[in-house]
Amino acid sequence: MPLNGLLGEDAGAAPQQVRAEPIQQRSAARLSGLLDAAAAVVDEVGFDRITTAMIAERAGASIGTVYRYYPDRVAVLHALHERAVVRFRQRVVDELGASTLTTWWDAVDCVVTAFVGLYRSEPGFRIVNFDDRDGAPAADAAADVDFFARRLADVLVNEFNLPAGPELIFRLEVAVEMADALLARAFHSEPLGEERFIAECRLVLREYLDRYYSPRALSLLAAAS
Amino acid sequence: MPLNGLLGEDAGAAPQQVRAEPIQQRSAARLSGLLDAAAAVVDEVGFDRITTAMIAERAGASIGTVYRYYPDRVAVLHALHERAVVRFRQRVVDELGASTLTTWWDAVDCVVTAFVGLYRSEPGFRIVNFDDRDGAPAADAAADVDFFARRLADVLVNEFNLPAGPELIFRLEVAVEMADALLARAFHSEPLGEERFIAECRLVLREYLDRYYSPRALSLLAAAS
DNA sequence: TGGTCACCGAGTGGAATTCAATCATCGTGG
DNA sequence: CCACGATGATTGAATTCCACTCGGTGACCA
Repeated sequence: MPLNGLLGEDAGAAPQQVRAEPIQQRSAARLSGLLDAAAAVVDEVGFDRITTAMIAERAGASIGTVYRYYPDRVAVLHALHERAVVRFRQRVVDELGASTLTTWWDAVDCVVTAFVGLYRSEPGFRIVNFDDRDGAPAADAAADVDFFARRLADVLVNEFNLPAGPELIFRLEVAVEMADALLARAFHSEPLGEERFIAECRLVLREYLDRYYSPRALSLLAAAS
Repeated sequence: MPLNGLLGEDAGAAPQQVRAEPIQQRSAARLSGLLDAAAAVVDEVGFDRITTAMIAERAGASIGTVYRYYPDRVAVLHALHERAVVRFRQRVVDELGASTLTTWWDAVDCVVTAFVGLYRSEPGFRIVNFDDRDGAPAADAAADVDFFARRLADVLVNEFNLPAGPELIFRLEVAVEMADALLARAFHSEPLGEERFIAECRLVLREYLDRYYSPRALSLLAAAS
């Protein structure tokens, strides 16, 4: 049941930064086409060199069409980021469903595998590292991490009986920040990712969480209470 | 001797991205004044909303003056980044000198303290997270991390007899990436930094490195060879 | 006083964004 | 089944904003 709780309460709802809901059929294709184009451009020039003209041309649309759907350039990046996050959560759910999970560690491992897989296969996935440092409190990288940590905590509590509570959420936040950093580094220059950083990421996560949630630590905790 | 090796071989040399060496006296003040202004603006609007006009106005100069010293907008950011890195290294050296170091852990702790201290006191210090995602292979965040990891490795090898080698450097790179991420998160919204993330950062670093370099691990390593 | 050094800020060009005109699609009445 | 108006969708020239240039002017020095 909570396995796909990761998808979030608003999964499927249109992102709020789009200007106009598509009414007609073709618009939906336009919208995702624009994002596909943006993703391709992101892979080519990086997400700060991107121009609205590049996106429009790549999508076979005109400048005006971009602005019909998005209020400005960074809104497109936000939307692309959001789509990447949604696809990541979906992939985690798929991965979790496809694996036989015996301990919480298997679940954490799946998360890493999903992330790495998307880095390799999803065009423009590096957009997940996009953080708009302006006043907007929404669409904040920390909020994404926080949300994901809470959902993952639910899964680990319900499936593997980890003790629920703010400590678990906090530790998962820490774990996610570390994994983000190490995997970003792994893919910094190598398109397929430097394996040493990926492996070290898994190791670090396991060691960090094992400190509190290994069978031994848990039984000690149980004995103490 | 290697304690201030952290400063780097080119410490003191003018950054190469400055257009004209200041000849007259007042120019030096202008140059650092421009960077101070840029730092202030970075704190106000973040380093992607910054405009050359803002920098010039804040520094009491004109647009042209900015371009007299820096070839373009990102060069200013690079220079500010560079200054922050240099000050960080200087602070680490100061901190190392002022503390009584009994184990390598004390040195690592000093590094964290220096970083946190600068985040709190140095205007615009968040520029350390600035990464120019374009073709320029120099001025690369990963290169900074790599360079710093090597220097820190030298210190730990010479002062605390840690075993030299690529493993040490790699592990320090990993440690630096993790610390960067956790401290950036600590200061993401709180100007003074969320203490829980700072404390957890120290803990994580210690646990991670202890796995290989605790006295026990080292003696096991020595016995095996 | 002539020769640099510094500085200024209007001007240029390119990219972001707007908007009035045009095209496409849909629902509806004939 | 076919006009045909209403509304959605698209266009791209015009506008605005901002990085960056450059010729002119004052400041320092010898």
